[in-house]
Amino acid sequence: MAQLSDSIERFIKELMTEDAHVELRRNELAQHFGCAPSQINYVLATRFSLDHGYLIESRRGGGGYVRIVRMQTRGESSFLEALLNRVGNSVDEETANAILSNLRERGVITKREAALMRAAVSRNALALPISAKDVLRAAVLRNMLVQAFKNKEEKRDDV
Amino acid sequence: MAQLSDSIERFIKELMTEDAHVELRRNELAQHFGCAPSQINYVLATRFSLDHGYLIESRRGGGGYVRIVRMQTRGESSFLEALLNRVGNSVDEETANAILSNLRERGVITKREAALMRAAVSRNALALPISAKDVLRAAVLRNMLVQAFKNKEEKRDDV
DNA sequence: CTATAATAGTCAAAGAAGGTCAATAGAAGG
DNA sequence: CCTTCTATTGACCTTCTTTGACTATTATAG
Repeated sequence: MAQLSDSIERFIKELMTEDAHVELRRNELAQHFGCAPSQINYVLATRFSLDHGYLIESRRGGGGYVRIVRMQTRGESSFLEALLNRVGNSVDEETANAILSNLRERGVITKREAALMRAAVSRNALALPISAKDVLRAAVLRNMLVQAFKNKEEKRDDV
Repeated sequence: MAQLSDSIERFIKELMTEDAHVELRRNELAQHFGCAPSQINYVLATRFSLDHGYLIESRRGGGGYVRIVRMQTRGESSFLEALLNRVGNSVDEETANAILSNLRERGVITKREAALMRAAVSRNALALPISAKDVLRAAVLRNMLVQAFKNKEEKRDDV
């Protein structure tokens, strides 16, 4: 079975193609997938985090719900700024990847570009003592982010 | 006994005659050949390395897999090899940039991609003692080169 | 108000892969 | 034979997923 989590992720994204937010019952969804309710939380935590560009709101008790909101970016430059801020002086691989998939989903970068950027900041590329890795990753990522946004508009003379 | 490793190698190549990539379960394959799972890693390391024109990707945990990707055609892959060789363990910014413009001219990477890659290996991104910079730059660049060549053909499902 | 039912959240443990590395065993030459 | 290179195995490690027990919050019936 190819990943319950992946199916749930796809299912939710499916629901969000129209609207930028969905509201669901955690238990219902779990039931639908025949899994533990906490599985839903796992999916939300690993695929719909803030870094992935989503916001989770929820409420317990009778009539409770879980709302997933795709965050809106107001203005490219402030989005870039927010990202740079988030990255800061040190960032782990997981967060970096989350940011990249977010940019990819938003169409800021292509799939290929995302793959290149991932390659650049992967554990693998940054062959250094672990603590230094995160610092270096941040520097590299920041540089690439700026670049990605800079070229955003001049797409046409590509190739 | 004609080398377990050889059989496994043939088996995998068999699977790859159609498609340029396969995905398999390490444990399953090991079971099929009645050997230790790590044997699979040995085969991959010795017969499906980059030098042999293959790329390995994998994932652990539930639903894990090992994906083997055949890189470009003979000519191209040896071009990649040559580049990787040229980069080696250490490369200065100028050389890196030269390589990138060359790839750009040949249409291996787009203008945008070149810019991103330049950003990743720039002096600026690699904030470290100068001697270490070149080493790091080489590692990052190598990783990105492999990535760039890997995706060369699958341009169509881009965005 | 208060108790209860209906929700959702947390966290740690178990499960399900794959990775590494060093020790051992075999083959191929010299 | 002896050495050296290649294969094989197994013990131990890391990563990702799934579940379950326990906790927290909220609405509603008494």
